[in-house]
Amino acid sequence: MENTLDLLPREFLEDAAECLRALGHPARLRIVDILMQGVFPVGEIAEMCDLPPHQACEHLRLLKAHGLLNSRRRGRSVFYEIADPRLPRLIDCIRAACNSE
Amino acid sequence: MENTLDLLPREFLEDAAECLRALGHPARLRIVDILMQGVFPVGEIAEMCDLPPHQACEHLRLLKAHGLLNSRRRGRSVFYEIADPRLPRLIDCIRAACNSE
DNA sequence: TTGACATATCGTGATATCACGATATATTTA
DNA sequence: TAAATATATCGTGATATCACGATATGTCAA
Repeated sequence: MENTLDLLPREFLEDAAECLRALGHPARLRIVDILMQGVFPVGEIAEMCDLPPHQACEHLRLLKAHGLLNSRRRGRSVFYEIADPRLPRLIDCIRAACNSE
Repeated sequence: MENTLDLLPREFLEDAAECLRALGHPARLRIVDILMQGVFPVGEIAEMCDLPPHQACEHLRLLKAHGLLNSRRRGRSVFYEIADPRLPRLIDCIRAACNSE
């Protein structure tokens, strides 16, 4: 049985899987959902996620460590924003799945 | 600061996160990639994933347990297929990300 | 410089995931 | 029925993730 399938390259699958795992947490999906709609400081993100600030912080750090977010400090606040160009497409896809439920 | 954002419902985020986590493994992404292109028995899937059959089996079971796949036996073989309608859209999105790299 | 505020890190125990070898089940063929 | 084939499950140690409280860092205002 020959293999005529058009398969994604292995290395790419590893990247993609890592990205999906980083997003595989409700709080982190919420964060990305929020940052799709603007740039916000940790405190506001934490509030919108209904999380203590230090937990929002950890999720933000993880997403940033995976290259999905960037941050910049302004005064005492640190603002986070979407960094990975794959995210908008992915979140749109997820929103579409939500709307078709 | 009022919250005028259009956020996805919490319960949906939990579903989506669970789905993403199930997909957050290179072998499981490979499996879904394969099943997007046909219906195959465990043995062939294992070969294409370069995994021992019993490991492919476990990944298939996990995906099925999350409702992402279905299976049906025919003779000694068990054929798996895509069950969740969100998968094609998601995989297309991932393929698009790959092609734009 | 002190205190307050905003964010970040650390240490921890609890739980989940992982890969692997061993074993079990189901189905067909001899 | 016995053996072979194809899948599935179990037990395990190793590693990762999680939530939480405690503590640390960076910045501004008094």
